[in-house]
Amino acid sequence: MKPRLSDIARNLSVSAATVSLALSGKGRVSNEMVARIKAEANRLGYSPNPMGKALRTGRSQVIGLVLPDVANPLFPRMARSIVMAAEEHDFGVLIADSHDSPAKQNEAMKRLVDLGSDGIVVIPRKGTEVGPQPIPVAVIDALGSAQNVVSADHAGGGAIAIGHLQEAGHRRILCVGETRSSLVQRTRIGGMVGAAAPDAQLLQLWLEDAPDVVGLIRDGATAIATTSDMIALQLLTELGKAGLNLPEDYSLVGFDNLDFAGIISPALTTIGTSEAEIAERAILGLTRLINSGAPVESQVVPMHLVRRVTVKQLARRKN
Amino acid sequence: MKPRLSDIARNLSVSAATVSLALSGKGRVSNEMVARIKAEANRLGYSPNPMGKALRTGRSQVIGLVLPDVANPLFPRMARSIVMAAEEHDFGVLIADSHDSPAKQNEAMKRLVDLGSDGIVVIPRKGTEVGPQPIPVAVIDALGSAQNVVSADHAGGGAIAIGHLQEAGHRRILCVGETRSSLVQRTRIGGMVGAAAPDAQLLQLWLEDAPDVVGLIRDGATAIATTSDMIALQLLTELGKAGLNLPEDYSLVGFDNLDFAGIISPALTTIGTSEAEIAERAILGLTRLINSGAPVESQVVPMHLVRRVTVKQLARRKN
DNA sequence: CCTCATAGGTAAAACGATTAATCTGCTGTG
DNA sequence: CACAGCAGATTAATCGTTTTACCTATGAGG
Repeated sequence: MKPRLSDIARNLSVSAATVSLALSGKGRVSNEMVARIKAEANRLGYSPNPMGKALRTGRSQVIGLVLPDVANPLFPRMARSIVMAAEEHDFGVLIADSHDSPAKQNEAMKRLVDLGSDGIVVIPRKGTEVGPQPIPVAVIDALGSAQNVVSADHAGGGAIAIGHLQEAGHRRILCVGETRSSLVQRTRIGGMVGAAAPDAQLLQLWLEDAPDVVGLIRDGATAIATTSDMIALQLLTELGKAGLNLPEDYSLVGFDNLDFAGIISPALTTIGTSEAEIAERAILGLTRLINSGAPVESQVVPMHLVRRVTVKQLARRKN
Repeated sequence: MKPRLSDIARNLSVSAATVSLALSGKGRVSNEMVARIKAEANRLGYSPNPMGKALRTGRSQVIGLVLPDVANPLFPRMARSIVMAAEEHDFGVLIADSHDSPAKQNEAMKRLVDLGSDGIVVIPRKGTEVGPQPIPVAVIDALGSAQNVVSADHAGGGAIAIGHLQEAGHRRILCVGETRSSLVQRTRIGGMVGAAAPDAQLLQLWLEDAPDVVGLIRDGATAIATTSDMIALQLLTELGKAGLNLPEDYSLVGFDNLDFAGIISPALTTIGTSEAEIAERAILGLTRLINSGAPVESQVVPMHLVRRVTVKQLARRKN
């Protein structure tokens, strides 16, 4: 059905080797021959059989992607960025699902290996460790792991959020995360706290403790920094029901710049990640690992403020 | 590095053929031999080289997935369901990105073919046609296409939304979609309108026309049915700013049951799809296409009401 | 005792590409 | 003229599996 290398060879009465060499530009083939071969390849719509090639070269040109935390709302954008970056480097992307079970994360990786991946990119689930693998692995956002290749600067992002609020004059700020079990969230909150001005009061809150946010705002807190737009949305709607409105009654900053952040009203100020850059570096690191085996040093990519309208400038007060 | 079939054969002083036959249970191999071979395979941690196998059998056990419309918020759940269903059938999933460009949709498919997929699942972008492909294709939600294998019952979902509102006593209902260019959205709205009670007044609205929803509610419309939770969220926050609250001042139903629907306050009543069932049928259809080549007939899977709190029962009025 | 079926196993040919090693004419040079 | 050197092409091995066709005992039946 599909044309093979040998079809081109036969049509042109040359050997298969010549065709292969000509198409890859590797051996010594005359310019004229190369032209004729390329023309014929084109005419037939030839594209190399990936299995034949993979079998011989030992490379499938496919990498695996494991995103065990399906609740992670960055999933689509991250996946997309990884696919695009992989494509730049001529790799396809196989995706695996670990059924939301941390235990099955390594099982998913095994499946990818058995399917023939040349390497794997993982964004591990909260509190999960990635075991050693028979093929190269690049881990994203595993803040402490040796296999880590690139992370977003979550602490820096937290600092940006708090810095922005403080510049607007806020001093009593609620820092709210969802669960302590997420290292990423803890790191974001850590960055927030570390950026506190000397005269500021930051209060750490976790949704899993069901804190009384409404009460705290009524008691004089003027701003909320969250570790996720999802939390921000939840608070925004809850406080709204309690008659507290944005940005008059309090200021709010989210995290991750999710799809709805710019759509809701008022539009949510948030901290954005450069998924494209993270993906690019992860893939770059992974391809290096695949090709040379040399370990790559882990990198941190900065986050940035997405300034919209949920942060209000407070009237300047005298010291 | 990794053990091969021939390693097992050598260790046991049998031929590679015997090992292959024993592991696949195909030829005539004595029970004892089978046991010994399986034991040795286990001991070595053998798993067959996918390229060798694929080259010989002509099947890579990989299918491609194309989700060109990255804006589609169902992306993560759909992808996940497809991967799980594929896994059931022993297939891996390669994903492709068409850079949000309809023109590149077919280019993405070509890439998947060149990577060696045995078949492709596509959820096409609004208003896009899937061209003929050299390998089997199963299209999801291409309402009119011949290659369509399964669709959600968008019209039925629309009918459910309106039915639910009407049961709660609503008669003046706004049906709001985002853009007319989406066939799915048009179909949902169509289903809504078709389900209108004789004494009901349904008004079709498109966000691309920037309609005055606040005004219409003030003028007496009591409910809004949207074609997406995203639209519902946008309206919810906008009307909230205008002092219109849920569910006292109006009722609202979304579509798709996105992640945030249950998190916001008040929790959004919406129409949910059974992604798992759609995925299962798509994969089933595709595997049949791959194995037998026999065309499969297209199926429709129902949607369902996710009852939360944004729809209020109106006081019963006399006729 | 000869024939023959059968169980259990093996040899060898694919699948489609890559690539090291080799072959074949030339041309230019001493 | 002989030969080194080289460009341009080819031969053949190889990657790991599957599978068809064939081989060889062994035991049964006549």
